[in-house]
Amino acid sequence: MKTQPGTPSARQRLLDAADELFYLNGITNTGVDDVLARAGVSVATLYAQFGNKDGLLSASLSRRLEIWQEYWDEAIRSAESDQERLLAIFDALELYRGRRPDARWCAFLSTAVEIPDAKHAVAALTRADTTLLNQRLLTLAEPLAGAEAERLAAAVLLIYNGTLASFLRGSPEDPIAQAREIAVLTVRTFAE
Amino acid sequence: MKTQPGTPSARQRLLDAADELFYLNGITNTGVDDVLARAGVSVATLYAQFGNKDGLLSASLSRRLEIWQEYWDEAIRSAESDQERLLAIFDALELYRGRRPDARWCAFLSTAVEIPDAKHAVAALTRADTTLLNQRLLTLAEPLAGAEAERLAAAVLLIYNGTLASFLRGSPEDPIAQAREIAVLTVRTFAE
DNA sequence: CCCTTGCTAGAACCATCGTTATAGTAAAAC
DNA sequence: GTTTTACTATAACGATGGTTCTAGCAAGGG
Repeated sequence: MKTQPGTPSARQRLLDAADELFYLNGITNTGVDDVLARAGVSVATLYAQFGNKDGLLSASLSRRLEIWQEYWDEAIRSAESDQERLLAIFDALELYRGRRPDARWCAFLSTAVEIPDAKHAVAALTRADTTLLNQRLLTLAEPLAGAEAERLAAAVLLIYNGTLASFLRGSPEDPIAQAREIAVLTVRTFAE
Repeated sequence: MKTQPGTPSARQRLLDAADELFYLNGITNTGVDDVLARAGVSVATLYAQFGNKDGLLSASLSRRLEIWQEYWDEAIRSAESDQERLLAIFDALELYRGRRPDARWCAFLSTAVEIPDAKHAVAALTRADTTLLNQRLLTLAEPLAGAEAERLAAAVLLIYNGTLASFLRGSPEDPIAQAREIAVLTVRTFAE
């Protein structure tokens, strides 16, 4: 086994490379060879680890999902009021942007465009992203909106989606700050 | 010239087919052959009319841009107050959805994902969509928000993008109605 | 020492896809 | 009646891309 302490395993490097290329240049747009070149890994290893390109994509999205959950939870923990906790998803975005300023955003949105087939294995993961986020929002909205928590959560989710889409379109403004402003307004009308 | 009164020209049929396939299944996902089959047109005609696949895509997006401008203007004309005029883009969405319920939405958002290269001829069109929309919003926001018109217009644009992204993700709720609610709240705080 | 594990290198295969080329048809224009 | 115009049908070319195959190396475990 090549356990050189400095370099991560081939599997890790493949996932990292896929992460950067798939959601920067598009999934169908980046060839398997591109991923291999960036990861510095041979073809055989990729197919041994992931079966095929779809397998790599699935694994990459699964990892993204976990990473985002960590970002969310971290942001929620740092917040100090009910309202701040509900709006923590925007802090999570900010956090992520700070660490990866080159990101073109959101992997799951891109995937939804490129893999329209609902039966595709990957489609379930893009839905899972929305579902998991929605669950968190629902819990956090309850102390603020009570019986109307569902509506409030849905509204925040829409604003969140707007942020992602604005990034994707290359909005010149700062969508996160804008979204936060709008979200605050929305929350207030529910809280009253 | 084959000017059979019933059937539209081959060029029209190609544009229609491209419209339906590109933004339903993805651009790179739909082959030239798929477009040809759907349009009932031969290969030579496509290349005579549009040069290549990119040409067809460009023409298709240009037409979309014009069509959406008409939808916007129609909705704006039907509105009867300053606020209603600003929110008319959501009526335009509703109008469009009524006529094309199968749409997976938004051509320009999809294109932004699939053609990340900013120098690509098509990238200018996706930016044009945002620009044109923003200009309209800015004009309509002024009687409501005065000096803060720019911020209000940006906010409405973000909510609009959120609607499109929610559709793309297959939101179970009705994003248009939600977006309208949120937009009303936002407008009110500016109008006060 | 051998065997397994985790990899690499490089070539080859096959399908798909954008594009071009050849040849031909039906109807409008003149 | 000849020439354009607006097409069609079919085949082929060239490149790319996902996938598979063969062969081999280096290191740790038993």
